Amino acid sequence: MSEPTEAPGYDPLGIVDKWLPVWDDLRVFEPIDDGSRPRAYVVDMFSYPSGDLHMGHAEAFSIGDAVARFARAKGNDVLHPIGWDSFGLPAENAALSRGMDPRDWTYANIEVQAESYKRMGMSFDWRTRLHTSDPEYYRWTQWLFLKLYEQGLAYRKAAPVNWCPKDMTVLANEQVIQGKCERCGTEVTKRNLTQWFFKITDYAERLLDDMAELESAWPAPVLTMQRNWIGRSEGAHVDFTIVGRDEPVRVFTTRPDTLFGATFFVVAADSALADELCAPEQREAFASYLEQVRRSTEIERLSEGRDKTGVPLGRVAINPVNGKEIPVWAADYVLADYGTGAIMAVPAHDQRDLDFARAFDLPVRVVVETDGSDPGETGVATPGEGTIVNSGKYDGMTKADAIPAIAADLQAAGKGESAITYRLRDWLLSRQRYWGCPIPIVHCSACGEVAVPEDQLPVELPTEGYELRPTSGESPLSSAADWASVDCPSCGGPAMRDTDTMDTFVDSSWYYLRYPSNHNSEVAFDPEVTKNWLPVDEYVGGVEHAILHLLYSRFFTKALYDMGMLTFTEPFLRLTNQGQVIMDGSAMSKSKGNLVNLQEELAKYGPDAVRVTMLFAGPPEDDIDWADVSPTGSVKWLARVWRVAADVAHAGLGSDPESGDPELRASVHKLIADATQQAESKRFNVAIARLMELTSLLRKAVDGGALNSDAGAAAVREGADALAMMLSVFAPFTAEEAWSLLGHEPSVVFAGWPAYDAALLVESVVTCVVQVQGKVRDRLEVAADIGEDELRELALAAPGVVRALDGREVRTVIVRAPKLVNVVPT
RNA sequence: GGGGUCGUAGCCCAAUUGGCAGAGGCACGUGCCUUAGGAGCACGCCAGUGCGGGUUCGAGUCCCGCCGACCCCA
Repeated sequence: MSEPTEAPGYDPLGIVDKWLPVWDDLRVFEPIDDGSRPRAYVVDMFSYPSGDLHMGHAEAFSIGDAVARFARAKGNDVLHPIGWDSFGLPAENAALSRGMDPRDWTYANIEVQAESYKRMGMSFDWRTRLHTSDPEYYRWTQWLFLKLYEQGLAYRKAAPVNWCPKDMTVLANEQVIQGKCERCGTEVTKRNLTQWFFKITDYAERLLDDMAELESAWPAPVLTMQRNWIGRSEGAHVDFTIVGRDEPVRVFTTRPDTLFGATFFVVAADSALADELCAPEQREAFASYLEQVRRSTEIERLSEGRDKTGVPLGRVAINPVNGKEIPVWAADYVLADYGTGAIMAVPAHDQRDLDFARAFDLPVRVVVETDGSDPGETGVATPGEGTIVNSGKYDGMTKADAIPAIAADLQAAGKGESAITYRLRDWLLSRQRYWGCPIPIVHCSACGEVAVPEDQLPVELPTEGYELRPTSGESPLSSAADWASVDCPSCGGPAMRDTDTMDTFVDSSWYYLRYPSNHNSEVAFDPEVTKNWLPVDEYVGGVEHAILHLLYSRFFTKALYDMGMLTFTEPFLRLTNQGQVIMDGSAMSKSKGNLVNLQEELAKYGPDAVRVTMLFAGPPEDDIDWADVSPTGSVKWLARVWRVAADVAHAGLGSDPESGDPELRASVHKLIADATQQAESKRFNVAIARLMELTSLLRKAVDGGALNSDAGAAAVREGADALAMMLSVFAPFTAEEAWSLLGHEPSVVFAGWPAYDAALLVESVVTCVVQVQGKVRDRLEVAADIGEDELRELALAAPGVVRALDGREVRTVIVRAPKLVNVVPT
């Protein structure tokens, strides 16, 4: 009714072009960094430049930007950086299929993504912009490698590694999913190669223990996943003598209490130990079995249900507790690189051992009496609690008592000790790839491994003379002969560069340290700057990084702390996981294709509506099915906000909020209070619902003529100002436009978050619910500060209560003044 | 197979953490406004919380079992 006739209307795309340059000029998103406000460091997990941004990026960054903008609005000096995880295999694949230089492909995509981020109104400080593939960045990745190397935390060893025959590269265990290559789905095989590792296992205990600090600040599922991944198990090391071998063979068991039940001994078929132990007469059988094992995948080998395979090695081991001779077998259900590659087999109490025993007719000996059943008969192992039997002096003990007792006796006899092991294995970081960070090591025939001196960093990638995919399966860098051959930094003699590059997880495990020191060419991260900004206050990203990226980052942080270069031991104080965007129930991803195109959605609805849709769809961690949500609805709401602001603009400026209509103000302040609380808990969907309510409230007030009175206009203006301020966290362009319509100078970002007056939230009269036996029977309007006794009397006299009681006597009355009374009859 | 998360109107989601099941949105319907409406404004319709037990004065919320979905580890 008060719509201005010549109103141009809400223009969701026009406001993008209108306000972006203004924000640039005002440097709205650069922190002051003078210590005058509490600093907040809000980091989104950076993106891989595989083309333009997609719906998943839009969701993640809408959430991260809301976190950053809310922190800024609440008065923090916020650093919200942006960068690219720009090394990696897809750039090489694109280069191979299109004949482009990986650089050109990568940096072209980065430019496209950067432009998209800008047009979405992300509140980044662009001075932090970094790319892990820049020599200015990876110089420091190499430096970091050398620091870890100096500490003995980076080392080389020959090991059976996962090998992808299609990508012709080794893979980390984490990149093998269900026995297949994470990227191309090819079945992974094993190969023996000399590889670089980071000794993350040294930090297993601390990675586990320090999670106590993250409790309730990180999503609980992430902590659980990390704990399971580290996989601490308590038990004992036990030394088994092998007849005819000088050194005993050490095994780990979580069940030393079942040692008397060990009836055979198993060595991983593909281990060096198996090869060594194999008796001459078994050599032929063993060799053919080994061939078979090498063709199977790890997942097949470990499955419980699978038929067990193996060959006897023709040797015997001595059980250290009772001196019994037990046969030594080679089998594939024991893994060479796990533990010591050998186990004692207790078929009665371990299902896989039992399956093996039954397959090869080996004895089953019960040593823990559980439910009376005989695993040898039933084929079902009994791993549970029980009484120790058939175990000499330990008979009659419980499992819990027997474990330390046996471990102590083993130690006294020099045949073992209590031990803790971890599932976590060292981090294999070598990659036979071109597009990655070169490993700054030179191999000299005279000096061996020589670290490239720091002043010679970065070791830059060759730009020519290399084969992207040498058919030999060697690293592409080895094909760049001119690049690879260097003088030894130590002796000056002829030497070869290490031709592997680093896993891209190395690049991404420390980028949050680099951002605030981005332009510093002297150090990786400036101590003073780092002290000001780190650790990260809020880290936002997908749960798919729950284990690897986060574990590696935590490891780096602890290692750097131990070197005295950081003052904190955990990099991310708080973590928020956002969900995925799906369409009609199926995921949108690199492999399945983007079912909804982000650019089309942005063109149709504008960035603000897309952001609001992402945030309003549900809590951040929930997946969003784009078919279930309504960007149209978001546009409609934003247009409503715009119209309210336009209408209020006509009423002029200058009213004192204090003079506003009390009833309307109370409603406004209640909504601000609730929206504040919701935003603080990152329940942005609920916060936006409150903003919608506020919009409707103002709409009604305006349509009801509130602007015609001073008191009404003051209250409406106060509400409209607050709405624009809060909206800037979720829909920055519309908020800026509304703020401008309301007669304020840009930027609304500087206006902060509206305060609310707690005094206005206090209600003098409240509705009290009166229940009889938990069912609502009446309602009373009572004073908010009513006393319990008075309320009880009122409730008992309430007509609805009298009717419901129907003459029955009252047993108890529960009074929760002033909101509820529950009358319990006899 | 083990561990975890979650099931609330036709749909997406709220619910002061044990206290009136409904805040917001989508869809749908009705009315008003309008040259027109796929715009705007107003009003309305819709569930007793996956199923079965238990604890409690009181359970969507806590406990046990089942069903289903998703995630992690095998």
